[in-house]
Amino acid sequence: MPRSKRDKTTLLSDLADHVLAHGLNTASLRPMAAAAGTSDRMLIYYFETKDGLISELLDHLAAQMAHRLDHAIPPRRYASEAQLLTDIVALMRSDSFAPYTRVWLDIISSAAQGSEAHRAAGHGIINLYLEWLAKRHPKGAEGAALALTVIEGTLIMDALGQRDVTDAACSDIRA
Amino acid sequence: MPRSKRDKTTLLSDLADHVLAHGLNTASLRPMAAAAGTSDRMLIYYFETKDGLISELLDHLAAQMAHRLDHAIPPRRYASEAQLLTDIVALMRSDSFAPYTRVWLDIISSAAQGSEAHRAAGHGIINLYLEWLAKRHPKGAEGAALALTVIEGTLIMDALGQRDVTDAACSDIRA
DNA sequence: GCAATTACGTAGCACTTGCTACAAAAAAAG
DNA sequence: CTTTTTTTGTAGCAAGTGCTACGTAATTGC
Repeated sequence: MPRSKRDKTTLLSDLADHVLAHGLNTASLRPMAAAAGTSDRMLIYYFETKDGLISELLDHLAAQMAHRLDHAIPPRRYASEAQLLTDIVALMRSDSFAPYTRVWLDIISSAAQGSEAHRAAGHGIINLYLEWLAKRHPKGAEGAALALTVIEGTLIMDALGQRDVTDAACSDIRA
Repeated sequence: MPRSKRDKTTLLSDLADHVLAHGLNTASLRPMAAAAGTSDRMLIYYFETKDGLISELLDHLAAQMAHRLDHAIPPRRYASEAQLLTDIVALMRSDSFAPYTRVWLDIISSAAQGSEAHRAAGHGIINLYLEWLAKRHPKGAEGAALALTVIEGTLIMDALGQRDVTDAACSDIRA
């Protein structure tokens, strides 16, 4: 019963669901295994080590998020930066996307603490995001860096329940 | 031997040092106690519960950070926003301040996962920061929200080793 | 100086952590 | 069918988690 290849993808998918619902940094083997309908024993068998699992899971999550991002806001060049930011902030606040933001913040905190795996995954996601933005931002790749920086800042404000600050900043951009 | 008041402050100071060096979210009682020259037993005795300790520690860290922020960049109104941002980013990247950024990102990730204590502490720090910025930003309180959003965004980029994105964004502000 | 309170050390409990030894099924290879 | 290889369950280990029971020392109030 070689659960190989195809099954490993669905396995990662189940693990991703669990992490999106319960957090990445606090995830431990036994609860993850239960969520995926298997045992901690088997997770180690598949991924060798927990770090290995996390590493593959980060890749899976990044791909999943990029995919959803593309479908939520299809590529079309916006006329106004303010409108683009408004749409993105609304998306980030939506129930379906908020879990990704939470694991995103987990990735960042682990990266800041020195985890190379998290830093690398974060780096990849940032680049994906920059490309994604370059296709939509009125100024293209040129405007993407600043726009992304503002977006990341708003994620922090929102996470702290400071939507008023986010909104004040976004309306300042309009001016 | 009532180690009251004054000693509790130095105790919190030792705990803060340990957390700044080794991370907030991964901190556990025994290592913290060792760093403060006491025992897990006594930490619970002083703070009742770990959550209580974290809560007081967050307040202590916030005050400590606000204090250092004030002394690192004394209040004076900047003529150019770009110059202010440049100075702040340089400060955040300095060895003496980077640890605060790391615990800051820990606070945010815990807040995003639903910890009320972390959310409240983060909220307080944001407000301190906004006041701090209002005294220095050329546009005063009006410019503080957007500036803070950009700064928080750069913290994320820097944490992921993406200083190039940060720098690109900051030079865009100049334009 | 005596009683009551406060401060602290020692030991441990119940539980979770990542991971492993061992063996039995199950599948593949011949 | 038999042998080898792959997959999986059961049990457990050593370390770490927050926290507590219990006793003793020190300090205070009177």
